[in-house]
Amino acid sequence: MVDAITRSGLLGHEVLAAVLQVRCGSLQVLLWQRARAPQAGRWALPGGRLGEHEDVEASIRRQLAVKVDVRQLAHVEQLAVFSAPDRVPGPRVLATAFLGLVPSDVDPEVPEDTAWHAVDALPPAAFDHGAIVLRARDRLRAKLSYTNVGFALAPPEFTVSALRELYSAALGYRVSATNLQRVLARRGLLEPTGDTAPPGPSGGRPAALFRFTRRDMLVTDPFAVLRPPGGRDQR
Amino acid sequence: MVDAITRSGLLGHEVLAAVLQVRCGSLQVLLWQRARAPQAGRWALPGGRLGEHEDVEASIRRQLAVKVDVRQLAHVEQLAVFSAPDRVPGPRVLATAFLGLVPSDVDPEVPEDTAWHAVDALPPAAFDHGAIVLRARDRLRAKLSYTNVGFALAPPEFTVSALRELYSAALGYRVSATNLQRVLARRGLLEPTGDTAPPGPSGGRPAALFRFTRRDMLVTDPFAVLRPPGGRDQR
DNA sequence: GCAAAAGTGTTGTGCCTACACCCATGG
DNA sequence: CCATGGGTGTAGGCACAACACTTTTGC
Repeated sequence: MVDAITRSGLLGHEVLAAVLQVRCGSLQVLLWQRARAPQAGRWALPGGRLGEHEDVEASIRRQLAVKVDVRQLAHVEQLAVFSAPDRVPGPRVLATAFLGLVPSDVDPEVPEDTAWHAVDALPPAAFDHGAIVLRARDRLRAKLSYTNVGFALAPPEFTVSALRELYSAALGYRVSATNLQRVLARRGLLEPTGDTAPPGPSGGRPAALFRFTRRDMLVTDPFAVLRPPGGRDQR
Repeated sequence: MVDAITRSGLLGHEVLAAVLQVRCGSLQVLLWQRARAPQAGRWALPGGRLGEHEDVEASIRRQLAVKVDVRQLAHVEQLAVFSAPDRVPGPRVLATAFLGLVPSDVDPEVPEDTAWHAVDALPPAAFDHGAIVLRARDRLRAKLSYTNVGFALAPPEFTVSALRELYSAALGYRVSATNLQRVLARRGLLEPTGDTAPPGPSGGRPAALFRFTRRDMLVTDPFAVLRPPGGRDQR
């Protein structure tokens, strides 16, 4: 029977997501610990089988909502299909991997076996899930530069220093608040709310609050080079 | 029986490729015309069912070699999974879509029903294949700017003007030979072979021949902005 | 007044485009 | 020697990083 199915060319298909969030000053990913073989004890990405009447993105959104209570995904995007014939033991299963981003102000109520882990200090990962997390991290880092994905890491309103912390954690290096503000302002991505945040206990000037002008993904720096000639408003 | 399979969670999976090449001064894609229903007469991407013991990239390479004689792919990369439940009539089939690039000096012997079409004047496309072609085109255009993918469109040796034609066709706008050469040279992607190409019948200075220093994909302009501080050799 | 934090002004640099100019060949 | 196409020199602009400086608060 298994052979009949294999020969029929039909395959299992699962969807998996590397859900990233900046928590406690570091970029973290949501993983659950496998209780049973295979790979008991190892940490895996949330996800599951693709349902009959949904496409892959709908599926991963549904499963994240149901299984780990993640409903506040500010951004979801496909990473790649992982298809090595032996990527999981037993009957073959392909996986469509996603990057999911959660704003830093929400804290989903995750199940017992589920926890956040810093992407730069991953615990032993199940199957090919470690590679998926790294792909997700690299994709996020790249897109922080040439798109407005930052909105998906940030709360609705924030100070520039708070945003700086988010970018620094995600990129893995110190970002200057001054220049961050200027880059985003130059691109028209930031707008002041008019309010200010109260200063800390040690004083200091109150910080202005900002929000992103758009909360959908947008490529803001389309071509690094080889721009079209006479590049007036063509970008 | 069909229902039993459906409920089992098993799915058909195919691989499809938008094979792009610059031909006659325009960016073209390889398509075959469907003879039979569904969608008879419409043009489809080459590809087919994923085999048992191969991953998706091996599969698309194999199928392109066997079915349309494309063996000279200088670059292959995944685009995305297309998974709308009704993307094809009948039992559900997911598709992993690829971008494939063929250097302009090769001309595969394609079958009778297969032909090259300008990506900017596509004939009626089958299923969701039109969208896949556009994704492939956009991906190529983006990567021409910040990677060295140009090598995959170019023959082993070429003049700067020939390369300019290729970039212009792929990008859809006139690229300056002067600046193209400088950008690629600055990045260390181009090296002179030492030879020159004979001038045309109307004379002119003989053009120096160049080759790409590497023929594997390489990101040459990693972050457009938000560079790490003290950006000496960190890129 | 002083420390702390936010925000602005300014300078310098490197990458890129555009364009002028020089070079090598065929007729 | 002139037309044709290839290659180089140079000037200007823009985006960015870095850092000095000003502003606004708490104590």
